Amino acid sequence: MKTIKISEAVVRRLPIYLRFLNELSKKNISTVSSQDLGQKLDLNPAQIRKDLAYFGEFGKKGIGYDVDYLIEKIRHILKLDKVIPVALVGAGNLGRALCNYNAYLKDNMKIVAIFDAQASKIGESINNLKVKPMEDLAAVIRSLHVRIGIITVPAVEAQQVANQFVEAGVEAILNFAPVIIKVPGEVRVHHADFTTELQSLAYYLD
Amino acid sequence: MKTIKISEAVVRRLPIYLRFLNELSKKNISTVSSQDLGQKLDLNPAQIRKDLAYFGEFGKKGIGYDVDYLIEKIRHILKLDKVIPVALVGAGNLGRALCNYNAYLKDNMKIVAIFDAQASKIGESINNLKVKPMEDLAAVIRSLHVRIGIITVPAVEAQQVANQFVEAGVEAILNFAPVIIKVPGEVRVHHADFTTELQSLAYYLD
DNA sequence: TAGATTGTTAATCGATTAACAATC
DNA sequence: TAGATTGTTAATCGATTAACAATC
Repeated sequence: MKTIKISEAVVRRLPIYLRFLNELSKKNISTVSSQDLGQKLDLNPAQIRKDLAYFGEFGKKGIGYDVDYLIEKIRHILKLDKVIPVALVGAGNLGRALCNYNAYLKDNMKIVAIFDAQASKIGESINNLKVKPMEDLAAVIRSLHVRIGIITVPAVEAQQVANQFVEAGVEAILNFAPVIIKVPGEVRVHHADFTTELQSLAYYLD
Repeated sequence: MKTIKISEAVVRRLPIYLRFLNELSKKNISTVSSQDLGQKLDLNPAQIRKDLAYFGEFGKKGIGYDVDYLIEKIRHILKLDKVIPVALVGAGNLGRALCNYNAYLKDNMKIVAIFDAQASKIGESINNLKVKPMEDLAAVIRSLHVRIGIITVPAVEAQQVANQFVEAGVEAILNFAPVIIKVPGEVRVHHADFTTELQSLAYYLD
């Protein structure tokens, strides 16, 4: 099996395809062309075809893509065909907001544990989950087989939380704190930082 | 004046430089080299030098960059040298969380108005701001000279809110709803979607 | 068959990195 | 002066787009 390295840009587009395909499926639309997709998602049709072709021949010439079949395929590629347990540290407003997305992520991912360092937060209930103390982190992550960690603590605490996640065996981290965190090469980190996002927008003002 | 088009990738890195430079400044570190920066931010030093060189000669050969001077320059490039008024629609958990970043964005940007369509939310106080009804959006945006709009409403309402923002004269939009919104070419939109971010992370699990 | 659309190759475009003269 | 580091050019690398044969 020859393994072609898939670029990050491609991987980032797959969930966007998936989301739109789910909408189509809900509307009982059974077929879609790369042209349709491109128009709705502001992407080049050739790019969409190429992205998908990295993983297989999912379309039919002259017809397009079968919506439900493509959903199934992309879910498999993204490893979303079985539930991935996720843990979150930082039970502030942002943490709470993300927990509410649990419904949105229904089949795919599930936030199964919430932690906070502040004593006053411990035991509080968020979306039927009790906030746990940091001391329990490693044990809980191991027993629930958590694979992805989300960080929504203040910047100064983020690296420390990341270390604990890594130590506990988490495979990937989504960091919302406005700081670059460092982890060993085998752990994947994505940064989702609201402040830098907003500041880069300012550049485009006249 | 020859205008070189600055790529989005460059613009996205500037706020990251800025944030780290601010940290250095707080620690009274007065000079930094592209090598230092690259190491801390996981970026290639040549790339950092090139990014900055698009805008001027900010460094000193053999020495590096003066931290405070570079902060000033980047703030100017990003148009963050005067306060940019921002409005937010959607007073849910996420909206509330973002409002708390007001402190973080201190000199740069300020959320000056919050709106919600739900009657029960109107009048509620978030960070000293009273939630206003959607009917007031256009008038408030104009009177407060709001330039950037943030969308934190459910996906189905996002496009409609975007339309209202555009109509009211907002120049840029940061959309947190999990849907691609369409706006006229002169309005800049960035998508900050937690769900796609998390799903693309799943790809990198073993 | 005629029309549509894929998968894929080739061409283009753009971004990153290496290398080094200039110079503090 | 010797060492360090910038600004910038050239080389490399990678991603996007165009084009089209294959085929439903």
